[in-house]
Amino acid sequence: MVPVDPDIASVAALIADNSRALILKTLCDGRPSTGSALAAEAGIGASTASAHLAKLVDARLVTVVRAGRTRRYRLARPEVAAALEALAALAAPLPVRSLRQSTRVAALRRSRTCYDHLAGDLGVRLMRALLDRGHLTGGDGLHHPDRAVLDRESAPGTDIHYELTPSGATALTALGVQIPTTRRPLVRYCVDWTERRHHLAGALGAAITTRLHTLDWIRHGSTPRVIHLTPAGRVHLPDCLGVTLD
Amino acid sequence: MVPVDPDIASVAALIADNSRALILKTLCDGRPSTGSALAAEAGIGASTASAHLAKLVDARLVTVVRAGRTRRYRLARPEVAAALEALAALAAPLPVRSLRQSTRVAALRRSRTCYDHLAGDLGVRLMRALLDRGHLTGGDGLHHPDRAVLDRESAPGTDIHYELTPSGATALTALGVQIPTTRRPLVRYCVDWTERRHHLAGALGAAITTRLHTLDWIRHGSTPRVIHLTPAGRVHLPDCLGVTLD
DNA sequence: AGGACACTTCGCCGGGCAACGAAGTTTCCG
DNA sequence: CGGAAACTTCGTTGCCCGGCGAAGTGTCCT
Repeated sequence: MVPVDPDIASVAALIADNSRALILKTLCDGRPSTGSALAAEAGIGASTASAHLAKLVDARLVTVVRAGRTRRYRLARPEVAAALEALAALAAPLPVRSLRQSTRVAALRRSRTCYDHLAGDLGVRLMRALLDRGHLTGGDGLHHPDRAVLDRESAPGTDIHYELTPSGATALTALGVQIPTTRRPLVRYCVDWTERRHHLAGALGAAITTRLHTLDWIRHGSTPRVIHLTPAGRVHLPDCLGVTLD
Repeated sequence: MVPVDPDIASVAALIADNSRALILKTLCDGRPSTGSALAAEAGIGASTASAHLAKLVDARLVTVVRAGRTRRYRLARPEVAAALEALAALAAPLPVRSLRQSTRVAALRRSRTCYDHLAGDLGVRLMRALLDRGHLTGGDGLHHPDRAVLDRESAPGTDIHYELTPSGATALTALGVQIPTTRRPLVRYCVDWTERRHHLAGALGAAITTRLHTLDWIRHGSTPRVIHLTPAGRVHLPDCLGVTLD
């Protein structure tokens, strides 16, 4: 009758609006974005977007920093992305409507960023390559789709476990990847809706992604979250890390 | 502009309604419930509850099995509970309004079930006792509140790790706990909003909870999710497992 | 049978909220 | 110092959806 405990409903209501969901999903990219860009992305007017963003900021899901006459919006904390992923796990896949959409979906399926690391087919291939070369260990062969779904069900706090091996450390260092020493867990996994397999998350996943960007082996696409493999990346990724490509 | 990817917004919309959120939270209990009980719990009429439940079932968040003239509703899959927890992590704590509410909140704070295992103060004490007696190992002392918040942020897929020790296995077996051999992870942890500490989840957490029920050391309260410690439990829990009580 | 019970269906009412456009505010640039 | 760009504020409009009660359907109990 009256709300009790944490007020789940009102948080959910923030995500329940399609425009706000699009905004949040866009921000999952990890990169900050401006109000007008988000408005364009959601296909709504500037004033409407402003109202939405005000609500999101007010609820502490999103933060703003003012940079002159523009403002940069970001996700406030990792939990927000986690909640979005959890909801996505519940959502039934939506039928594709337009061609433009289907190409975009296809691009997302190929490779995209998930908060701050690589996901999609490319992310999964990278993970598999690291396992195959012995750069990563553990997981009990859980890279397979069926099991991936299983342990997705047991999240959060699952005891499935990957670790970076010495060979992996040297290989990545040779590539110029800064092995992080932060408090943030080094190796995590993440299961996504397109591939239903693990890909590399955590501090290491983010570090590798950053490095691939500076090497210009991958590049952000025109639409948010989409990642393109550059010709250089197409050459060097199989060479240096053993990633298989089509 | 148009929905893309999984339709997060519509799933969120299902949770965005306060009555439905109450229903889902009640079902988080783990026990099935009837339509009228859920209606009463949410403080709405039977017809309204019926409409809500129809939507939840239609969206595959909840399942029904007909048992004669009554129907038993359950959460359809663990992901639903996970999504609710993820949203709760985002929700700001709500100010308590009525006295009735505050007593119920206090009861929840003391001890409750979280999906299928013990949470609240009792759940945390149990976890601590298991650690203190060496029945559980690992976690790097992460049972402390500050760190618990930290790794909650890094969920899901965190690499924090607890394990059942041989001494724990014998002690629990002696108590009559069936050590599970299912695929489900044996030991998981779970951080909750009241205590901000770990408590024991996973197959083992569920098994222990079941056993305590059959021993009649704990009992379901009148309101959903609330657990009461029986006099027998108050005597034997400190004795057998080293749980400290006030 | 018949009556109580559990739940669903239907129609109606009312509130909340997203969307827009126009006008105001702040900041940057030439 | 203007004028443009980036957001915000405000007032309006229209729709969606939760709530109820009354009537309908199926099931169990005696």
